[in-house]
Amino acid sequence: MEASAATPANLPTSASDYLSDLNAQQREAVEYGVGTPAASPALLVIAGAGSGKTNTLAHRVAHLVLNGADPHRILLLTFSRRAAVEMERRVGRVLQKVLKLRSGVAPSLQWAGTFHGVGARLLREYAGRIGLAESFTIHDRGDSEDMIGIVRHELGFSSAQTRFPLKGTCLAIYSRVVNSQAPLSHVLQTAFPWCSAWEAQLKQLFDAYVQAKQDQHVLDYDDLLLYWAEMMTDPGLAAEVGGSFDHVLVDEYQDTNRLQAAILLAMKPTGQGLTVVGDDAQSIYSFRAATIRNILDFPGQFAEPAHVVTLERNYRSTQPILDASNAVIQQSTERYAKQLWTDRASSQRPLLVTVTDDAGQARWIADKVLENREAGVKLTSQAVLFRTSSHSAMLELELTRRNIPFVKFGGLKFLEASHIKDVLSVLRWAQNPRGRLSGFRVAQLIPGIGPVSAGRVLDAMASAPDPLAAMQAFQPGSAAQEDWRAFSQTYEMIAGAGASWPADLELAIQWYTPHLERLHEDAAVRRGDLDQLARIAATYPSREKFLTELTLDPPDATSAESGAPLQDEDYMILSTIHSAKGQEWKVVYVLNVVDGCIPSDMSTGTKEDIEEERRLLYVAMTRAKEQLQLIVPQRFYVTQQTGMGDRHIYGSRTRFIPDSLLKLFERMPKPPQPAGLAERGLTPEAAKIDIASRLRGAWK
DNA sequence: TTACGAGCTGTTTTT
DNA sequence: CAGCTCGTAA
Repeated sequence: MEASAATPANLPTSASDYLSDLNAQQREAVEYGVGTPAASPALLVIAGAGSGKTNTLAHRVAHLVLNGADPHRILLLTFSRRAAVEMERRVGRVLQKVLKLRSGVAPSLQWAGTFHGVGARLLREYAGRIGLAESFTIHDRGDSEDMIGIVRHELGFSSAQTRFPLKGTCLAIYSRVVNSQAPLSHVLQTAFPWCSAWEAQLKQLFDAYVQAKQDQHVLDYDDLLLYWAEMMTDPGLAAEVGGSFDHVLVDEYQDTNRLQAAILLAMKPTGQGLTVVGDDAQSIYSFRAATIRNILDFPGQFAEPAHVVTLERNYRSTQPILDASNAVIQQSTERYAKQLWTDRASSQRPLLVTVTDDAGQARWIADKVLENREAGVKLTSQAVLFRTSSHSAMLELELTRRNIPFVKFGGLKFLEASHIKDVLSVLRWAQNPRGRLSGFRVAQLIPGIGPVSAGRVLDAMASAPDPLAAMQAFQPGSAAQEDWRAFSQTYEMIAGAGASWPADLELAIQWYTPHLERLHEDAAVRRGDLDQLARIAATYPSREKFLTELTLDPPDATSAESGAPLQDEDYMILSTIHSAKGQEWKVVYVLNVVDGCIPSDMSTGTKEDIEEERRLLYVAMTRAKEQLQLIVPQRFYVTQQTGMGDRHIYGSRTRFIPDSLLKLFERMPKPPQPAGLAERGLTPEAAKIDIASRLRGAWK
């Protein structure tokens, strides 16, 4: 490994040249504890929006490596897969620069990824020792919902009269219990009060759900953390796993939950070697049980309290944008006090734009986007952010009408389309013959096979020593026999030893194509998605890797809806605020800055909910580098109404921008001047002429 | 047992 | 609109 050549002795005399671009606080965060012989407590970096957080963390990792740390023994946990890739790239760049290496030979990190991704990898490695089948498959949210839906039905909770919580809600409750490590009753009271009557039944449901997952060798997202955390309660394993990493660094720590904190604490009980970075003001994932307490309470978790470094200098936005953002977040109650500042002066205050309605909002943005582009701001440097995916519907229409290309992040995913799920289910079933869910789905694609027959095959396969033989021996109704034979042949080829990757997928698609044409009107479009899937598949080395990584890192922009802009084409970004985390654009437009949207009227319950919505607005505002426009429609249509309904509500500006903050914004259109005459130096008397009598006089 | 149509109801954000 | 349940016909 190249890193062994990187002992401090080999460094140029100006060894820390690469640190000279950093400011004092960043440098403190990078150098803390490095090269000191004594053990040092954990490090907490409070990094304000745009304060060079990623850069600082990347430099710290590089600095560790340059001072002798083994990159194989560094664990870097990020929030998203995308962030992990970006971080690796930056670390590599610093190392290359310092070591003057040609590209591609810099030491690379072996353990960089999300909690879930790293969990999956560790669990596969340790599967044998914790009683887990090595071939386990991972369910994404849709799969997990379907599974809990089946269990829900089997337990008789699904009749229309009882109005038991829907499968999605059931899973959300379960997930929350797991991730928050809180009792069910507490979760119901605080987060799902309308379901609290069902506590006993839910308990029963979750018990059966856990059983089903274990029977079928399936893990859901939460299990990846839960099994990891459980594994760490064994002192021997904890020492082994924790001991295999000298340094553990966590990004976006404000969006971790109790379970993740427990894992970290078990990995590094003394805090030695542990670095967490985050911004309490940007904690926006409490619906995933993330708790701001993790970061607020972090310093006190260890015998020796963590060292805290705060980054307040902002390199992203102009001062007027920061002034407005700071003012919004300052109304918040509990936080690490910090005040972002920059030397990027500007005379342009953020815009607060009032428009009549949704359509006016869409027109305004389309106009401004084109205006900005004329002025030299590329479309890719402009983004539209919104609270809820559906808020952008009207805008999408307008952009399409005007031929402005865009890509949308968040909202409906590629993987959620039924035809994609169908094909993936074939592969999953081949991968894990005991996974009933995929089998249940695939079998029913065959005409003449419904839930009952599908159940029978699966039972037969589950109890047989050779599942494949059981499948081939199965006799469905006469209508389905032919198709069934064709399918089991395909299945044999995919599951069999002779199969190779990605030829497996081609086989599955080949088998599926006639069904696709039978089931869907728009088969041609969907066929295109399958080709896309095949292209993605070709980049993975094996079926197992493909299936695992695809569920942990789904492609995040939909191609179908947005017409797949080519790579080099200029296109603008539409994104939910949640998906916009960590990103920045020259120009940012925020939709529906109205009470009912931000804060969403779904979450006006507790004070904490409102605080989170405030942070959401703060995150949206701090994405802007040069120009920020908040749009306030005076009325907007209620979504999810039947037919061509005209239901709308009159919105008022969000409560997070009270009158006292208006001076920080430029208002469009200019607010009416009630004292217009006086301002022009006229008195009402001087302006007054008796038109009425003149008009009467004209007819005299 | 499967297939299909009528009728009802529904909290947003994502690994 | 979409997802779910239930009733009816083959």
